[in-house]
This record gives sequence, structure tokens and C-alpha cells, in this order.
Amino acid sequence: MYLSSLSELALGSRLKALSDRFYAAADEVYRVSGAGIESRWFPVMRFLWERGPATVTEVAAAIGQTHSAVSQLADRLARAGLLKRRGDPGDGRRSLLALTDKGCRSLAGLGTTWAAIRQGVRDSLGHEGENLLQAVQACERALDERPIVERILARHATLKRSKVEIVPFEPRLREHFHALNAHWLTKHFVIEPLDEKVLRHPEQAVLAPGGAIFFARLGEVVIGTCALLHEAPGVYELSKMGVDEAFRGLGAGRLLLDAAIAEFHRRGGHTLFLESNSSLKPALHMYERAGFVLQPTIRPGSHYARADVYMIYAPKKSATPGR
Amino acid sequence: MYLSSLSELALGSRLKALSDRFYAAADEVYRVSGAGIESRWFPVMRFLWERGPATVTEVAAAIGQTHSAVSQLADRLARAGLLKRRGDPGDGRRSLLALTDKGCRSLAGLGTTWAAIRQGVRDSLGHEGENLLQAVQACERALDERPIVERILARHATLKRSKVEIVPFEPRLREHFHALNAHWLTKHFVIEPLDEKVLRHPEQAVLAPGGAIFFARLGEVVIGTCALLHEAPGVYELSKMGVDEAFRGLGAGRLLLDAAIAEFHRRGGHTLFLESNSSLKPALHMYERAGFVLQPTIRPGSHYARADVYMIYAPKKSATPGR
DNA sequence: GGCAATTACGTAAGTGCTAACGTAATGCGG
DNA sequence: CCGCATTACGTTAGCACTTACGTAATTGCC
Repeated sequence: MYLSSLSELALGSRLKALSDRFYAAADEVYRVSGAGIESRWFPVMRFLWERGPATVTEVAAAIGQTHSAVSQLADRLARAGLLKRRGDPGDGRRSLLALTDKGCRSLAGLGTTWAAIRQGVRDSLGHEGENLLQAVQACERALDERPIVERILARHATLKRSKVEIVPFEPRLREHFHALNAHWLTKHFVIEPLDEKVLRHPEQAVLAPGGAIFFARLGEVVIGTCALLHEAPGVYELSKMGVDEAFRGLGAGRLLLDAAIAEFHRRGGHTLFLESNSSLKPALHMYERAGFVLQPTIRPGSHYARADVYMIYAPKKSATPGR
Repeated sequence: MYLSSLSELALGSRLKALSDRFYAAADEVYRVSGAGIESRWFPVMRFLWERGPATVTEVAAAIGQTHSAVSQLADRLARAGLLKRRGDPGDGRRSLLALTDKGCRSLAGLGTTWAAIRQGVRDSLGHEGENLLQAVQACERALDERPIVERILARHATLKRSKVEIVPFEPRLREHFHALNAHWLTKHFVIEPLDEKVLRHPEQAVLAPGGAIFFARLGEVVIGTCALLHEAPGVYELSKMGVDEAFRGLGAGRLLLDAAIAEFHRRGGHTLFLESNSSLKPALHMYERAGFVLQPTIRPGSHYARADVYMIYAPKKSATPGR
């Protein structure tokens, strides 16, 4: 599912969707078993049933909704004959909600239905159901204690100040090497077997033969990567350049490129080339600015089906340096 | 919070509430940081940004909503100038949604904001955030694979057939002894120190002095309990009778009572009494039917402040047997 | 090639909730 | 006891989403 790839960014959407599924399931169970109530009524009715008559605000606070919601729902329940409103004799502002006999009878017969729901949820969700309940509980508390908006804005402020940083390969970043590249590969092309080999086993396929891998970090977030492959003695290939789309425009690509070129020089290489695809206009432009020159033909014996562009590093003295 | 006491029964409500909190947080962050988009727009816009132009149905499937929702949202985004609709030249039914330049620019600048949201969520929720994401993912899959309604209805059918079963005390049921009694105690009265001692340490306070504890089970669910306390040689007290309100009317109370009386006889007791409160009408009626006789005074030296009823077991030969 | 079934979509109506507002009753300090 | 702040609540308007329905275009099948 697409939403899951967004992880924290789409939490609201996913929780809403999950919520709706549970509501719908409960409604169907109530309908099939002839309970005569709806899932949305349940929290209010159950609360009144357990605690006895209560004011609108009390109910609202207990079930975590606004007084308006409770008031409107009370109207509907009253119309259905399940609930009665009456004024509080002691306080004219308040309106006491109490179940009618019919309301009590509706709930009294639901014991087995509720037990069935509890058990059915456990059958279907198994251990995940408990995990979900616990996680929800923990998150509710965490949100109360540590307001999330402040945290995000604080992070935002520091991120805006912080600069992109280039770091060499570390084993614990291996998965990022795969993820960052898999993203654009699957978007524009397909992952070829050679890609899979390099991305899954970078130590063996890149580092061991004499290549290098770099990552771009912004704060704690890994936002890009690129690889320098050792193709033959003195011959290197620039490859696997990927920057998270959410972080385009911060100059991470150019910094990665500069780091790879510097490493190429440090190792005393004499030829640096790359293969790409003509549809990746912004990337090609960046390569040109860094000193790569477009070749009239594709590379003989190219490794990749998608490669229709072949460039060789041949900087003029005035090649634009990284910003 | 009241809702958490309902556990599986109110999952929908709680997830909805949590969802709203995340939406509200995201909206505030976007507003403060001047992003110019709303949280509800995010899934659609991000999808179009990553995958390029797409049809209404494609988008709807990706983000897990109906085509109507996407269509209506597309109207609003088009009105805001962030998105353009155009017909698919190849298929006249379809309408292609594509971000405008303005839309792309809106998203392009959000890299740091999204990173901040990811980090801020982690700051605030810590490990719980990951747990929540994983649990949601797992539950989504579980619901797809094992339709929850069928499970619930299956359980419902077997529960309706199954009978209430009385079992003796086991250590793993200890918490139920506390929970079932604490529920009605806090509802109608308060938990007195003596209650707390008995409920927390039933082995020491009830079993060791020569008493007994019974539980009523319906399938796997523990729905009621009661205790037979050894007060003095040959003298027993019936106490701590509690049945989950959701399971009233199944006869569990009477079965528990019969089990306790049988145990009283088995141990060769000569006096069985109970203390209760006059407000618990249905319970008092049940005690009478079982052979308890109301005494004119409260018990001398009663243990409980709430006790204003004193009954002694004195069955006539024709005492109503359990149904 | 013709016709039914399917697909893709827009629109209308309804639901469940919120925010915002108005009003009446209550509490409180002087 | 008066005036003002607070509270409790109902009402209205609006939002996000759904279901239901209608329509046009496409597909599939003989």
C-alpha cells in the first residue's frame, strides 16, 4: 500500500481508515445480530448504562468528544426512544441524560455480542490487536505529555539551519543505500539483476573491488547516496546516485558528486564515466556542470538496459565548482 | 480515560480520535511554517508528485479512499491552482490529475518540513510511534486476511450456545477477582481497606483461612466471581459476588451462589450469612430465592460501612433450586 | 458489428464530527 | 445585591468522507 511508504507523514489517514473499518465491522455485527443499536451510539449508551444519568459535559469528557457531538447524538437517541433528557433540578444550565427502560433493555441483551466482539477481534488480529491497543494507549499518553507540534517546529527550526553533510559508507547505513536507489529505480525504470546485487551487497560489490560509497545526511536523516565503482585499473564509474525527492534543492546531489570525484582523484584514477537515461534531465544537467561530457554513443557493452546516455569526466580548467 | 476501559469495544472511537490529533498537528505545522497546504491534501498531492499524472481511480486506490473523495478533493485543489484536470486522450472516461507548476513548487519546498515531522513524531512518541506504525500495518493485513465480522459472528453463535461454567480459584485468574469486584464497588460505593486486602491477596485472605473462591466463565471469558469466607469454625460468609454487567441475565450469579452454598455444605458449616446493601435490589431478590432470610438488624460488628442488610442462610425444604 | 456488461467518473444526499456563536444559568468579588 | 466572568448547553455552518445514483465511454462476446 502506498500510504505505508509515507510512514509518519500519513499516520492520520491510516488511523482514520482503520477506525472506519472497525466501525463498519461493529455496525454489521449489530445489524446481523439484531441488536438495534449503532456503533456510534455505543460509547455514550454504555457510559450511561454503567454510571447512570450524567450531564452532557460529563459524557463528552468521558468519551473524548465535544459537548456538541454528545448533544446531537442525544437528540437522535431520544428520537429512537433509547434515552431521555431532563433538566437538572439543582442547576438549570445542565441537562441530564439517562437511558430509558427501552435503552437499558437494548444494552442488557448485548452481553454475548460484546463478548463475541472481544473474542472475534482477538481471533482476527491475534497478538497485533493487543499491540495496537497498547500502542494507542501509549501514544495518547505521549501526546498529552510531549506536545507533538512543538517538537516538530523545534526540529524544523534546527533543520533549516543545519547543512547537508557527506559521510562515507557504514554498515548500519546499508539499508539506506538500497532504499534511496530502489525508490527512483522503480519509479522511472525497473530494478535489474545487477542493481539488486549491488544494492543488497554493497560491501562485496562496491567496496571490496576498490570502490566507495557516500551518504548525504541532514541532521540525523539520510537523504541521499552515491557510489564510485572500480571498473578496471584506473577506471571508475559513477553510479547509484539517489537523493530523496523530499530533499531536492538542498544541493545534496552536487555534494555527493563532488565527494565521489574527489575520491576518484585521491585514488589516482584516469577515467571516470557514468551511464544514465535521457529522461533524467535535471541530473544530466548537474553532471555537465560538474565536468562530465556527453558522448555521442552509448557505452560499448553497457551493463544496464536503461542506459541511453554515456558521459565521461573531462573537466575544463574552468569547470564549475560545487557551490 | 473511560474509553480505554472498553478496550476492543471502542477501538474505532479511539483510533478516530488519535487520527484527528495527528491531522490537527500536521495542519498546525503546515500553517506555522507557511507551507500553504493542508494535511488532507497531502496524500493526493504527494502521490501525484512522486508518480506523475494519474487517474482518479488510481489515486483513490493508492491512498485508500473512494473515487468520490478524490474527485471532490481534486476540485478543491484545482480551485487553489495546485492541480489541473484534463481528459485522458486515450480513454474518454478517464480524467488525468496532474500537479501544476505551482503545486510542484509548493511541495518542492517541503523537504525540511516533512523531515521535521518525521523527527518530531519520533521525539514525541519515541518507540511508541514505531509500535503504532507496525501495529497498524499488521492489523491492516490481518483484517484483509481474516475478515473480522465473520469471526465475531462465529464466536457469537458459539457463545449463544455455550453455557456458563463455574470453576474454582486459580492464580492466573487472580486479577479477575479484583477487577470484577472493583467494578461494582466503585460504581455504587467505595473500596474499603478490607476490600482492598481481600481483593489484592485472595490466597492469604480467603483461601488460607479456609475459604473458597469461584469464577463463572462463558467460553474463555471470565464473567463473574464470588467468595466463601471462613469467619469462625463452622461459620461462613458469602461475599465478593460480582458479575460483569455485560453478562447479566445469563444466570451466572445464581450458579456462583449455588456453588458457594454447595461448598459450604461440603465443609460441614452450620452458619452461612452475607452482608449487602439495600440498594442492590436484584441481588437481594436472588439471595432470597436461594434460601437467605433477611434479618431485622444489621450484623453486630459488621466489617463494612456499606452494609445495611444482613441475611442468614436458612433454607426451607422447598427452597427454590437453581434453574 | 451490435449489444450487454463493465468501467470511470461526477454529482447529490447523508453522516459524524468540529468550530463558532449565542443564550441562559451560575458563581463570585465588591 | 449588582455586575462580570464562567459554565453548560443548543444551534448553525462547515468539512471530510461515504453511499447511491446517473451517464458516458470502453470492453467483451457472440
